[in-house]
Amino acid sequence: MDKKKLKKTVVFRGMEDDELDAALAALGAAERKYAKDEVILHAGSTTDMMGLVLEGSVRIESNDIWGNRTILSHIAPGQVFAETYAIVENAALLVDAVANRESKVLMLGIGSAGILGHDASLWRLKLTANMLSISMQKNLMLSGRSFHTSPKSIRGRVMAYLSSVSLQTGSDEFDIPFDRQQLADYLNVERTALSKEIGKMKQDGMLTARKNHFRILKSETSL
Amino acid sequence: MDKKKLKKTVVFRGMEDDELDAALAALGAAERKYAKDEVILHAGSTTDMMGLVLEGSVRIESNDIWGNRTILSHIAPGQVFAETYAIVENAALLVDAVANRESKVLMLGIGSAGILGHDASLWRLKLTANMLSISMQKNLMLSGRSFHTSPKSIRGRVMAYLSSVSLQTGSDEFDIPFDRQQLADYLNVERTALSKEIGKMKQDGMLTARKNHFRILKSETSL
DNA sequence: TGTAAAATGTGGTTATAACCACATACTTAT
DNA sequence: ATAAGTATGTGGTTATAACCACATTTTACA
Repeated sequence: MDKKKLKKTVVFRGMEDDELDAALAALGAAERKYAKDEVILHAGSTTDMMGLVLEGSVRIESNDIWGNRTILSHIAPGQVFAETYAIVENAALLVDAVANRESKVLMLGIGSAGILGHDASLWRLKLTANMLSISMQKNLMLSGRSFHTSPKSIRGRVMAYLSSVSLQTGSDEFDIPFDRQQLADYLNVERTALSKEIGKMKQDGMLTARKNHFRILKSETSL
Repeated sequence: MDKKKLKKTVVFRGMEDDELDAALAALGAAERKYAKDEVILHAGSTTDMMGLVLEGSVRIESNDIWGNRTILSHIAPGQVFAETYAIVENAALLVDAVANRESKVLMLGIGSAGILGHDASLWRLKLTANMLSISMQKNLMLSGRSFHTSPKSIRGRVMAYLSSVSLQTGSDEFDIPFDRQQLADYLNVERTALSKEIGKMKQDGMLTARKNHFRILKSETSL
């Protein structure tokens, strides 16, 4: 295991060599190899270990009861998966973690007695804080997306999304980090329908848009 | 401040009296009163403090640029809000936190130098671990909901949801914790449309359902 | 046990978004 | 500058879900 690289990951960030050693030992770190398409963690099972991808790539996928497969995300080297399931007790995985190609994964036992409890060593605090950072970052993205996709109409979603960007930038004129197709995917709508709706919103005097540059027009009547 | 009660909250759970004192001091804990409908945290701003509701109730709401208001959740005594924004740096609030009625809130400075960094005291470890637990719990709910509402068709959402429940219970026959209206709200669809679709799924031989009791029927052809 | 109230289901209509087939604009490389 | 490729917009059609108005079933309780 390459300590230099490990110390750069979000999980072990900020640790000294000796702390890293202590952490790896306490977590029962085990490097494992998986063949392409080998299942690392099975949906329906529980785990007290999370995975840190060292080489290759891991995909998170769902296979519903009737056999439909959905790929939810790809985990790149340096990133972790299943961390939530490892820490929250009795939470059955809703997804499979599968090696996308031949991959090396570091399995870390952070569940139950892993992180929590016991002594107040510095590595433990750093590790917990790092995990907290990962979790909250994810949280922010998830709640944002949930908020932006909960309106039923395309217009509602566009408004929710643009409002958020406007708040973040503190301005009524801004660039968004998506092209039309990406925005459509993010908002979970069809691209051409999105284009149409944005067109209508322009006509209705709500905004101007050109490519990924938007300007919000607050109608005087809304005061 | 009632220490007995504080020690029962998710935030301070597991702490001894002296640890609680140290934590409260280090976090600059400040009890504040808010009148009904007073805004505690403004959308668009940033905060390094989270709120712990002591008395009353806090609602999280969104007001988009065009003036539409959406109430997203209610925070009860013993629960926290804005914790994500407090910890993730430079994250502008996308929502307002508003006192739902006259309320007492304990503001806790957990941002930046608050939790992370510094010494490895036991209270710090416990607090961080508690926050991690809160965050991951939320995470699990958010990602579940996101997964269940991402299919565009009602049938797709029902399948995604029932698959998850089936995995969690490890059985193809189970009760769900929702009535029809609640399930419709959760899946973000209209109730009668949901009833219709469940009816069709019965006809198509995918499942049987009676009230909140479901049984999944895997068709032989899917093998 | 009868009645009111709540929950669930169903038919019909309408609004909306997906879908398809292109037209137009914008970008890039030669 | 032109051609090819990519991104974006638009019209028309169809599928789907929201919506409305009730019918039916289940539950609560007087």
